Amino acid sequence: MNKKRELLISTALELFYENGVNSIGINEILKISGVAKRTLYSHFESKNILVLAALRQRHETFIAWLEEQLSDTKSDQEVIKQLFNALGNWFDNKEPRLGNFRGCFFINTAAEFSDKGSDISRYCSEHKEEVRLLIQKKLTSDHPHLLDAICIMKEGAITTAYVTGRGSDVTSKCIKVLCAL
Amino acid sequence: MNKKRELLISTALELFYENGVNSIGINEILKISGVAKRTLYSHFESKNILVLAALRQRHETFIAWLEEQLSDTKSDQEVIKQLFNALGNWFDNKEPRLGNFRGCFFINTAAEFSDKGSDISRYCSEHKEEVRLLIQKKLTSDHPHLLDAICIMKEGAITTAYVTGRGSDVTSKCIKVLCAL
DNA sequence: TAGTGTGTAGACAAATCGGTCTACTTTGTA
DNA sequence: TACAAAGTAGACCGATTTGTCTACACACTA
Repeated sequence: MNKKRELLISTALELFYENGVNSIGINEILKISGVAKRTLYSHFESKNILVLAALRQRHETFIAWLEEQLSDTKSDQEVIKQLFNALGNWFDNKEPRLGNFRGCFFINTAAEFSDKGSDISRYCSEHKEEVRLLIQKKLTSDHPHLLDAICIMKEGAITTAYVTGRGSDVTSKCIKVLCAL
Repeated sequence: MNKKRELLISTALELFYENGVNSIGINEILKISGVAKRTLYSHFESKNILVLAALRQRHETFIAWLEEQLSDTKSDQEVIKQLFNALGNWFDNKEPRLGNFRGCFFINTAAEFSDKGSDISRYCSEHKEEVRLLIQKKLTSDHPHLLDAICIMKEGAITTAYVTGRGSDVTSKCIKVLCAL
């Protein structure tokens, strides 16, 4: 049930992530998904609500993917290695579930919405917090700054890989630095 | 001379950085700067050319600011401390030359322009490369990954500070981690 | 004095934006 | 079979987008 609704969300997510939210109009989502405009507005009361739904879908996909990547870690060093190797695969488009790499959808979207109090900006922030909690759950040592260091380098790796286009060796450097702590 | 041209660039930069490039129309820049549309198009042949000019001005301001922050460093540890303390001041809006903190203008703009071959995307990438070269120039040790670690954590600190809004203690953690290398 | 920049104000064009609405069709179920 | 829900196509709305164009004013210089 609600097949049209899901089709709209997945089409919107794909186009938003690929091109940026403000560069994609409602009409293009409708044309590509083949859904009628009336149907869209019966499911989502505005474009921003659809953006939120796309963010939610991306969040669930990303969390599930990350949890899987970190499922069998037996030490903090393994967490670091598997996390950044997984990110490296993402940067190199070897993770089809995450789509063609174009940076972090939440960072990109937050950059387009300047009002920090908006639902969209707040959701982007919450996503980062949940990813942090997931990584924290996997860590065992009580190293005071390890979690922060991992999260900061993760954000740095994603943006560096996207903006400079040279993501292949960024993650291996993160692993070396973090494992030296 | 060319006072109008400079006024247009600084107004555009301010509005673009504050709101995102795609959220600001030409007409708003004209209204706020008080310049006529004809004048704008006699100086810039399109909006994208104006965006490029704004990126260039931001680049020069940022490089000059950063060079000043790192002017009297006597060791790599001092480079790390002064760099991230300066970033922390920026995040806390204590650096008026850089304007109200809303993340990195180049990351934000790259997020809005999906075509990686465009002049705008390439300029954003080049800016990051030049900042990297500036930091490299200040470092003296031959630590194999120090430069990379600093640059990755710098990007991570900027995006973390912007997206999560909690930038105050991010930089101090960067300093601790990097000085432990 | 006459001519040439460079500026202004703002109408205008063509496209697109998000969003509403009418009129009709399909589909699932009681 | 009959009815209600949910879908379709697409015209339409007002606002906004980038960019062009006309008509005119001012200032500097030959």
